[in-house]
Amino acid sequence: MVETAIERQVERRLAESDVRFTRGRRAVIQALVEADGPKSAAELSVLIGAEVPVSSLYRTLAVLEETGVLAPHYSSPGLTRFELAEWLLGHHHHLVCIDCGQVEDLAVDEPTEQQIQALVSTVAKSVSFSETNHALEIEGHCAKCA
Amino acid sequence: MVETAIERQVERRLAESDVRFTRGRRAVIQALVEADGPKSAAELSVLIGAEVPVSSLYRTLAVLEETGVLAPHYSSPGLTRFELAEWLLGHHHHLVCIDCGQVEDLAVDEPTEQQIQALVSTVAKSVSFSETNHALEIEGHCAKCA
DNA sequence: CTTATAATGAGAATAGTTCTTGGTATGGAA
DNA sequence: TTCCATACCAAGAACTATTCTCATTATAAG
Repeated sequence: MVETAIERQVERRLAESDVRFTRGRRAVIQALVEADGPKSAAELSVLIGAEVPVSSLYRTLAVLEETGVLAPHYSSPGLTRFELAEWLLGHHHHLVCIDCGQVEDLAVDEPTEQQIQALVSTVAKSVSFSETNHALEIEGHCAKCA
Repeated sequence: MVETAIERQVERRLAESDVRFTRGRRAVIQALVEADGPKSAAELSVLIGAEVPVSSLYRTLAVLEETGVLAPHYSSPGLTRFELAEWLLGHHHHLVCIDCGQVEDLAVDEPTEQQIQALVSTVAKSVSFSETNHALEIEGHCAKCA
């Protein structure tokens, strides 16, 4: 089992918080490294298998969120999806399928991202909102549902 | 009680679907007309008062969503907020407070919106995603939590 | 004013998630 | 190694937002 660069970064971050990088936590990180977008507990449970019981899976997700390793994403009713935090995955946006609800990561090239950031900053300043980040969701039909 | 232009539009839309514009439904629309952003069932319940019981409120929200009058919005775990659909309220974006979770509408001027739309179209096309809409959420601290 | 249909209200039921409890594993000190 | 303190884990109960059920009430059309 080769350890990815992301896993090494997670390991270091967890160590800083005196949190152990156990089997269950490793399994979640690996599943998310391989995924192409945010995944819910149920989706991760399928990807990982019965090796991590549901109650532990939720606790693992909570721990990884608290330590800043995972970021929550909300786009479907009553269901939280998680993805690797931006310091691990890089700033990106999302394609949301309005048919099946799946969310896919979207990497935006640097010049375009700078234009987006500039627009966002201008708009936020115009209403005196102290902006810390932005999220752009493009809605439409994914390849499967098209 | 003065009837707003939005209420008249809702009335017409509901009539087309053979759905009645009853007191409870009217109360929800009025609350959302006065609100400055998407509201959850619990938040609406506070705004409207006990005159609309919880079970009816949820059903009302479902009916208004099905008829295309309301649009759901997800930004907090396990909780759906609703706002007037874009054909009633116009296209807009959101300011999301990362402290209290409240969401506020953000009207963007036409030239800026066109720039955003152009960027989104370009990006979507570059990954062959059939885009139907986009949503920009600016995250930060609201006036209360700043 | 009757009648068919739609809507309502109260509470039971459900789904996703969180908490509790009792037991297990791990890393460091002796 | 052995012990201890501190995570960590598994199973199921509990919780919260939401949906469903069903008996009752309101509404519009004839």
